[in-house]
Amino acid sequence: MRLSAKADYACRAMAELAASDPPTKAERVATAQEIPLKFLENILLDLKHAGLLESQRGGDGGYWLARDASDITLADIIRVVEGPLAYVRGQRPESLDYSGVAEPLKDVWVALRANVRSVLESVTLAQIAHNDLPDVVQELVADVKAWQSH
Amino acid sequence: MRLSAKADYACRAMAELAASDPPTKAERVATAQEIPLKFLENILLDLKHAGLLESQRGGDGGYWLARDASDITLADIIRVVEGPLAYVRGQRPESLDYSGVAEPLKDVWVALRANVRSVLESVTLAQIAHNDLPDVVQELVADVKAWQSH
DNA sequence: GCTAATCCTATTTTATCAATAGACAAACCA
DNA sequence: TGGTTTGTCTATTGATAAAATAGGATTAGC
Repeated sequence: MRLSAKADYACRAMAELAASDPPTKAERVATAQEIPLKFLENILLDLKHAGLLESQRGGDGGYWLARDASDITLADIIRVVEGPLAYVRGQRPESLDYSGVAEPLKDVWVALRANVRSVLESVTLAQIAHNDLPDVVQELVADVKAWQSH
Repeated sequence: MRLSAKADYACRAMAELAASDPPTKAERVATAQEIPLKFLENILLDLKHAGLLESQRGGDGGYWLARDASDITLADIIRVVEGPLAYVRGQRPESLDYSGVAEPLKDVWVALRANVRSVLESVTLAQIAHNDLPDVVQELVADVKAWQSH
């Protein structure tokens, strides 16, 4: 399973906006997060069209969150730039047509997406900006670290 | 997050092999699961090189699982054809280098992968062949269906 | 009217995915 | 021994999407 650079950039850019005084210029975000400026502009525009950002032009212009940082999740962001949170062979799990023995696989993909969702929909920009991730995430990370130390 | 057609094909092909008497011909798998034959051959070869399959040539040849179906998980299969189970911007979550505000994002990606793992490593080919998915998966699917009926 | 920023559309570049082609090698059988 | 069937291997094509870039249009403020 792969998450695109665009989705990663979008989340980082939004985190940056959540943590700085509005309005914030695209160039500042690009520098801080090492994202190609013109690529970032496209992404910010998508996010604006989706209603997650507002903006102003001119010398004192920039971008800012359209809603409170605690009301924007990573899932919201990724859906804007990547579409559905999880898709298999370019389709949503439900619309896959499996025959015979492979049929139960469909349920696995559905479960997989549900699990992806449970993480991405639980993390808000406010939590990232304050480095205060939800318990679900912290526990998962703790488990991974415990494993690595073996 | 996207799962490739190749990974989907590989899982379906392995399920087919788990459910039929060895040896099974590639063409039979291709027909049963509607996978392009030559593409499937490449995939089966990868799985063989990874030690998940064995094979025999000639008129009575075909493929069969190298281990018991209860000892092969979907994670095993997907790692062969796609590499790491979850990667962001073409890299593993750990090797990403985040600066400043975006730092907690790294933990989110790590947690995300852990969650993906917990599904894919828990499902074996035997469970798919017998349509007897583990509780973790069944519960997730049940939750999704409950939601949809609202 | 000048400057600095966002806005918008198009294009390019690059990489990856998906699929195909064709020759080769071994197992089996008559 | 020769022919058929099947897997093995490497290379290439074609399509698609991802990633990045280009350049002008628009708007806000001074």
